[in-house]
Amino acid sequence: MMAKGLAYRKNAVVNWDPVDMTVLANEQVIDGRGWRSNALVERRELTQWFFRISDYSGELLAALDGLTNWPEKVRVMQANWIGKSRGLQFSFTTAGAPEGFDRLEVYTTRPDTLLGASFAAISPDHPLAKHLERHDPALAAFVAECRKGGTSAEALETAEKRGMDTGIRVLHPFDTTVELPVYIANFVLMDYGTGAIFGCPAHDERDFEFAVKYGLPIPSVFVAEGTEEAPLAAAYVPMKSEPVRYIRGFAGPDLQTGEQAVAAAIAHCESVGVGRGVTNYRLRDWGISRQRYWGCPIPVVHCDTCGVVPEKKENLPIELPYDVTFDIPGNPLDRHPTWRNCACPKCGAPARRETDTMDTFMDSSWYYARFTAPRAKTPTEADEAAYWMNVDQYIGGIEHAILHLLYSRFFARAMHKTGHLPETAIEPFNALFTQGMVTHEIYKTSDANGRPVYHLPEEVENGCLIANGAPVEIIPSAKMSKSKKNVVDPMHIIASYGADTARWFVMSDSPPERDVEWTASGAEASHKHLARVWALCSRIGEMPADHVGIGDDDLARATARAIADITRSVETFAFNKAIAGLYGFTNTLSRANCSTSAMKEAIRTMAQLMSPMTPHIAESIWSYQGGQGLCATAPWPVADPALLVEDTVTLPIQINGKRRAEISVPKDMPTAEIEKIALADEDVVKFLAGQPVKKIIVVPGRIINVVI
RNA sequence: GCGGAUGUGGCGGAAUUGGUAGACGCGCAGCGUUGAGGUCGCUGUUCUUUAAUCGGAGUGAAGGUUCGAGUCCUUUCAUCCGCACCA
Repeated sequence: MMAKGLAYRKNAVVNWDPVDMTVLANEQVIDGRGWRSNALVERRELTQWFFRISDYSGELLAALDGLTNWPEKVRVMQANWIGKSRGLQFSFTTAGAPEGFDRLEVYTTRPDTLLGASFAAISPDHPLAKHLERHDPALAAFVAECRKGGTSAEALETAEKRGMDTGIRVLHPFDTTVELPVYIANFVLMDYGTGAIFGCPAHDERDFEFAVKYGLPIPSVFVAEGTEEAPLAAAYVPMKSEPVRYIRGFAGPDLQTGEQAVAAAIAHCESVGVGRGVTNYRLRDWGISRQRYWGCPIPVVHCDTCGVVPEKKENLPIELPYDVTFDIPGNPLDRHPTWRNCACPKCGAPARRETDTMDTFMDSSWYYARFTAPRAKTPTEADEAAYWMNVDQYIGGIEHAILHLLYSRFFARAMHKTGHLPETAIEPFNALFTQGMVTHEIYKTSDANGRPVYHLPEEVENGCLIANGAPVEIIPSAKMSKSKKNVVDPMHIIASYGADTARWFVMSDSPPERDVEWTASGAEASHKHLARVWALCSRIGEMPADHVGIGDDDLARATARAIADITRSVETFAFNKAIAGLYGFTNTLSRANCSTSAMKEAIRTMAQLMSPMTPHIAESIWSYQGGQGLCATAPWPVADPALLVEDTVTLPIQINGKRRAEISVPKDMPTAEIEKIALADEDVVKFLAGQPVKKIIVVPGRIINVVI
């Protein structure tokens, strides 16, 4: 990746997790907190390894359209995260700026509002700000204050717009006699665009708030169609698709939409040599350095003469040392006595290994590709990768919508570029399904100081602690979390009910994309059902071989129906419906008194239909009832189409849309005849009470509606 | 604020995509078995009225389209999720 320019080192302000003592990528910071530790993230400047995911911003965004079997929600989230915008980048000529800062580069998505500019502002992290703070203590104090600002959602929401005039001026690109003050402002992000903006208070809420606070002019650029210019009480920010009347426009007609005006403004500016149209993305490069032990070592070597050199391929992978201790915070690799020592792959001189390790998302970004050739000496094998890729159906939680799934899409492209995957595999997951979580109630009491104390589900019975009978507060179901103790240990479930019960219950109640609440009663019900199935199996097993019952044909029909319904449900991921169908089929079979061979046949089919949910009991039934080989490898049952056809159908009869009667007729009876029978029906005659029939609608196989 | 989704019995949820609303399960009630309880079996269970039927109402709310609406359209309310100083 280094050779292909996909990996590089840079000095960057990074998100520092003070609990995990490591850096995080932007995506891994949620509401200002580490995605894993939940600690407030700080900003630090460090030299770090990055992957050039941002080179792929446009492609990763455009390719989302092709992922038609991905949930819309995930595609929208990724599109928002990539955050494409089209705008103008240009530079102001400065006046009174230090040497080397005679131009100030800014980016705007609203170049049509250039004549509404009343100030310019730079980020506290902008190079100019950093230069100035070295010479101006007051300004340095202000910048430090800005950097300290909390990064939590609340802090950002309530943060006041603050700025400090640098004394520097910029000249308006269209009229150099107009000078605008340059502020350092806390709300300008270094990460986005150029880290510098021009402020147009009339048409931007942030700029408006700022201009009011610092007494800056607020000239309107456009007004609503059919109105005149008037002092503004708030920024006027209509939809870009809405036509407005430009009073300080400079490109395009007076009456045009924001979109049209932006396009015209970019074209005009380019033609007069003021900047150029630029497409910007919010997506930042992926910072992959971690200062911890648990991650793959970054396979590079630092040599005093050769610099940063990639390790030789034959030495890969670099393995972590086993003799490490975790008694002191920080990176154990840093203080390991010998692991760091190595030879420079280029000149052979003594050198040092990189002690940063890789983000663990690295591993999940390509494991699917490695699975195509798990024992290969190289990362993948071309033939195997071409044969197995892509993943037909990928299943994961919605929490991976951005992190894992975006990294994987990038990594597959990187692996293609480095020759490890074919071009057809750059979108690794053909179809995506996001399943819900298993949730549980939370049981809470308070300690003597009023602090909350949480209790495990097995410590609670009937709303009270088993230990001392104290009542607990029950908080509605939430995602299982160790801190809230609303977790059910899978080993407990398996110990008390078995794995089949756990699987059956988790899939039985809710559609798989939705959360399912784990309840003891629900698990018990599943357990009882499987016990019932086993009892039924035993009963059938003990039937005399020559037993001749009744209704073999009906059972064959019911079996065919079950095969058809349950197969369709499983194929559409409607496992809760599949299980409902299995309940129904079990009831049918329990009540049946057919011949032994028919009963055996039916329960073997039932074992097969159950096997995706409850593989263990399915195999037991299968072998007990004389199934050949493994149930899991037997061909999936196919419903005989002839048995799915009903000879007679029951048709409800509605009168003016209300169901009043029903009739049974042969399946293929002509409509005219059905009408005759319907109108002759005793209940229908009673309801009609002699009134004339205006219209009669017969939907074959469905319903009859009589209109009076 | 922007974007997306979801509202159906006491509860989780079905409804073949415009055609019998409430499948299946939980819970609850009754009966039986056991008999201390639980287990197990059977029956019932949207609400309302009724001895029971018959009937009436009913899919967050209000309108509309249609022979017919949980499903389509308009308005509205509520809840959940994502994003949010992105220039």
